[in-house]
Amino acid sequence: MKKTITPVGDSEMEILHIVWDKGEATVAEVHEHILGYRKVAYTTVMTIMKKLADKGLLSFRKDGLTYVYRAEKPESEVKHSLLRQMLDKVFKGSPAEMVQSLVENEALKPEEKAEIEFLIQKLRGGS
Amino acid sequence: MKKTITPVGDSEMEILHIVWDKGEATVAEVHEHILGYRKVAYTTVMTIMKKLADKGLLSFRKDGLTYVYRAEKPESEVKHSLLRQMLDKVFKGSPAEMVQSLVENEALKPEEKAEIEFLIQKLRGGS
DNA sequence: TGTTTAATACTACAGGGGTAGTATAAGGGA
DNA sequence: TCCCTTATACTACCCCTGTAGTATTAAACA
Repeated sequence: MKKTITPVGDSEMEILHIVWDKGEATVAEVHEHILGYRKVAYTTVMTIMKKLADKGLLSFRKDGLTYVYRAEKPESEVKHSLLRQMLDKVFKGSPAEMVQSLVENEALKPEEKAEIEFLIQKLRGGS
Repeated sequence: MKKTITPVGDSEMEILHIVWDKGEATVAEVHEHILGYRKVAYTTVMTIMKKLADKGLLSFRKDGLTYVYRAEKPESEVKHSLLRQMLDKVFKGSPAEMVQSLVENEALKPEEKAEIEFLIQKLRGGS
């Protein structure tokens, strides 16, 4: 199986977030960043970043010896692709059911509620 | 790694949906159902259902030779757990960002819009 | 120019999910 | 009773992700 366009593991996602935030990043920078909150080997980070490049999610340029990575696909596109897969797999493609699961089970902060409400109002206007 | 409570693969999810819908189901029933739209071996279905039972997502009783499976955890709980993981992993725990990705990229049907809007209004009232 | 250092390349392995073949056990019927 | 059918048990294998050790290359410095 595994026909999904972009199956992204947890550690891969973690690294994607870091590269998205930094714009560009070397393995050393990503490694250092992750060491801030958990232990991981330098080569582990390197392996994952290479795999992400193989998948087309990261690209790189050489700066002397060092590979400098950057995101190859827009953050929003990757995130939505994953959301979409989740929507199909878990909620059989029903966005309403997903939102329902969200609002009924998450303890949303007032500002989050406000933001979501705003998004929905915009949606209504655009329909 | 893999500390997540409920990592559920695609085929596992597929089978969970079938069992949720049927209430109770034997391997044969699930197998037959899946054969309706794709080819899969009987023993494959059996293996997956056994693993789901090992994980505590399904339970079973014996009826003669046959194992009759049923869901051990509420559907809503499993679904929300997966939504939650996705929210954390992809959207760094921001529900608003997730909803934004949803409404900006999905072509929502009018009735879905209406349903979501209703959910949000209820949410506002309850805050 | 020889040695240290920084970076990548290569290789390996465990665990999980998906898939399925073969072995075995238990009813049921002739 | 013996064989056929049905259901499970056991085993195996591939691929992917996560993790990391070892080998190699190249730059930089003394």
